[in-house]
Amino acid sequence: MSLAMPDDGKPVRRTAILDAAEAQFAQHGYDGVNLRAIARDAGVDVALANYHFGKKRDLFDAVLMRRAEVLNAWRLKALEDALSEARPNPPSVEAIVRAYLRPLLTGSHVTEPGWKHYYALIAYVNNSPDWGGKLMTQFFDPLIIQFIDALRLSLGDVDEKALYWSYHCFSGALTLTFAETGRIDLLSKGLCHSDDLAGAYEHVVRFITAGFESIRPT
Amino acid sequence: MSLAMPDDGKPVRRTAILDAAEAQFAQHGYDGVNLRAIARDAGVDVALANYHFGKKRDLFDAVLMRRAEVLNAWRLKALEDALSEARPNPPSVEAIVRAYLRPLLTGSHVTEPGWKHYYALIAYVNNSPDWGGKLMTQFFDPLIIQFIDALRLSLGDVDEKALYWSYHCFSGALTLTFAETGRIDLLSKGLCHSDDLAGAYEHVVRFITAGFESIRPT
DNA sequence: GCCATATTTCAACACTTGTTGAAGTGGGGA
DNA sequence: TCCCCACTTCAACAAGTGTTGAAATATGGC
Repeated sequence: MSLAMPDDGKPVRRTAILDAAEAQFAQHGYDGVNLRAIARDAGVDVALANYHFGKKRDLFDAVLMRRAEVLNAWRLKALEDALSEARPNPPSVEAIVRAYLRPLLTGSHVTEPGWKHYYALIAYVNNSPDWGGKLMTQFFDPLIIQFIDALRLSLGDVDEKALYWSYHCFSGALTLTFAETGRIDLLSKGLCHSDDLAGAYEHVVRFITAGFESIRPT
Repeated sequence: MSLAMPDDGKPVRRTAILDAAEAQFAQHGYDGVNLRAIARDAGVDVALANYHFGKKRDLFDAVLMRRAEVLNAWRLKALEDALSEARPNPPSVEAIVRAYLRPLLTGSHVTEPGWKHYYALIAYVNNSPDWGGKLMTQFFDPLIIQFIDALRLSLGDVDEKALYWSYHCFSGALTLTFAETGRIDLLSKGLCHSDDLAGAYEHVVRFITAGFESIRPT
C-alpha cells in the first residue's frame, strides 16, 4: 500500500478535500462556500476538487454520502440490538429512541471532529426547502423506515399520521440540537452549552420519548 | 397620501423588494440568492434595493425584522390571554404551547403567502451555525424568555437545564415543521403533507406538550 | 530504466456577483 | 415657472465564481 493511501485505499488529498468541504459546507451552507476556500483549507489546488469529484454539487453529495453510510450502519446495528434484547416482546419507545441517538455520541467522532461538522451539515440540509425533502429521503429513508416500523411495533395500533408527524418533530429537534448553533448558550445565558452533546443527550431522550408515548392508544 | 404609498406610508416598490427577497431567501438561503433575481421578481431595477436598504445583508435583516415585530406582538397577546384566563392559577403547559403556536396559523397569513416564506426563512436562520445563535436571540429572545417564564410557572420547581433543552427541542421541531420542506410527504408516501399546517397543528401540540410535561417534578 | 496510468498543477476563460456614482423622472410647494 | 426632493434607472467597475484543457509530475508494473 502506497504512503499516499489511507486505510480506505483512496488518495489522502481526496479525503483532505472531503474534510475541508464538510467543514465549510456545514458552517456556511452550499452557496456560502467557494471551491478555492475548500482547496486552501485542504492544502491543494482548486482544480483537484474537480478532478476527484466533478462539479461542486457532486462534491456536496460525496460529502453527504461518506458518513451517511457509516451512520446508517451504526444505527441499524443499534436498532437490531434493541430488538433482540427485548425479544419476544417489542422494545420500549425509549430503547428505540436511544438506538437512534446513541451512535451519534459513541462513534469514532469523539476523536474525529469531522462528525460534528457533518451533524451541522445535516441540519442545514434537513431544513432547506431546496434539498430537505429529496436529499434526506435519498440518504436516510431506508433506515428511518425501519425505525418507524419499530416504533409502530412498540406503540401498538397507533394513528399513522400522528406517528409520522411525531417523527418529524423528533427529526427537527435532533438536527437542531446537533447543529451546535450556539443558540442555547445565549438563550440560557451560559447555563447550557451547544457543544455539550453528552449533556444534552438525556434531556433529548426524555423529551422525545414522552412525545412518542403521548400517541400510544389507550 | 400619494398613490405610490401603501398603508404604512412606505413606497410600494420598497415592500415589493421585501416580498421578493423574503421568498428568495427562504427558498435558497442568504448566499443562494442574488440581488438581480430579487429585483426581477419585484419588477424593479437592481440598484433600487441598494437605495432603500443599503447592503445585501441589511436587506436580509430588514426582511427578518418586518414580520418579527408582528409575530412577537401576536404571541405576546396570546400568552397574556392564556395567563389571564387561568388566573389566579398558572396556565397549563398545553395552553402555553398553544399560545406560542396559534399565531402562526390564525394571522393574516392565510391570505398572505409571505408568512409561509417567512417561516421557512426562520428555519434556515435557526439552523445556521453562522447566524442561528445571534439572529434568533436578537429578534425573538425577549418574547421567548417570557414563554419560558410561563412554562416555569406552570411546571413548578423544574430543573433549569431540562427546561432550556426542552425548549430547544420545541424550537427545532417547530421551525422544521413550518419550513415545509416536503420531507414528510416523501417519508409518509403521501399520507402527510408539508403544506397542511392546520393538520400538523394538533400533532405538534400534543408531542411538545408531552415533552414538557415529562420534566415536571413529581 | 521504460511506459502507461493516475494524480497534481498552472493559467485562463466566461460569467456572475455586490456595489456605486451619475443621470433621469415626477410631483408638490414657493 | 422653477426648484427641491424622493424615487428610480442606467451603465459600469472590480472582484470573485465554477469550470476546463493542457502541461507537468508521480506511481507502479514489466
